[in-house]
Amino acid sequence: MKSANSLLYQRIAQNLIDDIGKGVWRVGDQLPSEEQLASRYKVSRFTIRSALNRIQSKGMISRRRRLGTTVQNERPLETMVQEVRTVDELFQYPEGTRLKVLRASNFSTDVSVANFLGCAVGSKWTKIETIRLSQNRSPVCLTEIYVPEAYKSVKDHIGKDSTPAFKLLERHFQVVAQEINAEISAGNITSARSKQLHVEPDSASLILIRRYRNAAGELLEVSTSEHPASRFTYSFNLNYRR
Amino acid sequence: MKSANSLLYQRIAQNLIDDIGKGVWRVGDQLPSEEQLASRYKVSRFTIRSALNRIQSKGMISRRRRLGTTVQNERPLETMVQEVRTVDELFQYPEGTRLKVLRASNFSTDVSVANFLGCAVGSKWTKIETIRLSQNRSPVCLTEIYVPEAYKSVKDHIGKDSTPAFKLLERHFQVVAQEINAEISAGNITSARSKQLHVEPDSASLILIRRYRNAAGELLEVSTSEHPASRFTYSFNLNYRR
DNA sequence: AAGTGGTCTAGACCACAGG
DNA sequence: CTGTGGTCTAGACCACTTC
Repeated sequence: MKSANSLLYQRIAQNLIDDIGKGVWRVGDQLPSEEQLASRYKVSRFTIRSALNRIQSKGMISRRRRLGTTVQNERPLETMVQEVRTVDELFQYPEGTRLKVLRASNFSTDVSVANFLGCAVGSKWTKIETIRLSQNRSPVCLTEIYVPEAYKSVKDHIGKDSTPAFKLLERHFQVVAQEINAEISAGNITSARSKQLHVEPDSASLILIRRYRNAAGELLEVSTSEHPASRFTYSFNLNYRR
Repeated sequence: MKSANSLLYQRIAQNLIDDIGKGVWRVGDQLPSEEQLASRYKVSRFTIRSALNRIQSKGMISRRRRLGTTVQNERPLETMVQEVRTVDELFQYPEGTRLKVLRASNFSTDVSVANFLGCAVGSKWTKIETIRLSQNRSPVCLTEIYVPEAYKSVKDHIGKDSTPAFKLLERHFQVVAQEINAEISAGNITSARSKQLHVEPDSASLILIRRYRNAAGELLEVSTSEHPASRFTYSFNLNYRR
């Protein structure tokens, strides 16, 4: 193996990456077995596996028993990663703010609501209308929480502490949120809502929609939050993995 | 070791995780060396290392030569991850849209601008004003791109194709963007800008600010984009790693 | 049945960071 | 110098999946 200095498995990994880039193996091709690579490079299978781990972590190969190692991409995937270590970081509401339940109601989804929620038409849901208040009792945002009617009773737990509603679902029902989808858009606050938020009617707002799904992809909760433009900015960081 | 069925290193990892949770080892404590753990569990050091890898991937321990293995957290870090596989996913502008340069100007940062950009007061920057147009030439958003004056000439490359400005910086100057910070807020479109965007003055808008930094944390570019509320929604997914 | 990757053993030497 | 984790060897058996 060429130049010394670096580590064996790193050099072998780079060598294989280069080969894939040069088209020695193309996407869909199968790499030689670990045993064959070991004898080809005159190293142990352990070292080959370390090299393949490295290549796999770059998204270039997949490995399956019996099927072998298959090329997935010609070049390392350039992935940007946002890591959110705590739920608070995702929600970004300062400590001390509280959610207060205003109203709860049941309904059957019609076409437009089903489309908005991303669920089947005619399923039974509960809508929980809430307002988030800061420590000095001034309104931060209006939040509507939609849950399947089976989870209706979460409303009695909301506002007791700062636990997000989907965590309450996990605690009180046997469900686990696996994926969250967020949509951010701008809008204008309706007259009725502007009074609750203490702003001018029709003033600009930032709207966050969050959809929570379990591992099977089933909807657990949808929430919409409307913030007066001046009171909220959503911020996040992304890092390149190179 | 308790119940069979699962794999050796997984059971050992779970055992150690439980011990840490029970307070057998506390945050800051040093775990026994790999050698000691191997003899304690009567397995090879390889198996112990597999178990420790697993625990490390959960953010519970750090490992350093000579210093040993140190407990970092009492419980597995519940991390949410957003992966953006391509730059396009981050920008989310449909294909066919183009950036058109309107104007470029140099300036020295005063206090307020330096604060907004997140750079030193008095440094020299270039502001490139652009508009993004859809295929049918209707305006999508107004984008202002700020770069250190040394990179001023990027303006001649913007709009030639759909490459984002920070990628152009990487191509034409010896810099690499490592981290992107994004801020999303709502606002109102000023009268002058509303004409360019073909909307009513003072109507609601979604504003995206992106800051690009190299590995040393130095600012490479800051861009602000203002979108009429009806024309843009920012959407992303987060997944739990359990 | 056969061949692949996944797990595991029992060693060895090296690189790094304290004392 | 010493002890730690990091790398590496040369084997072995197992689990899975396709034939």
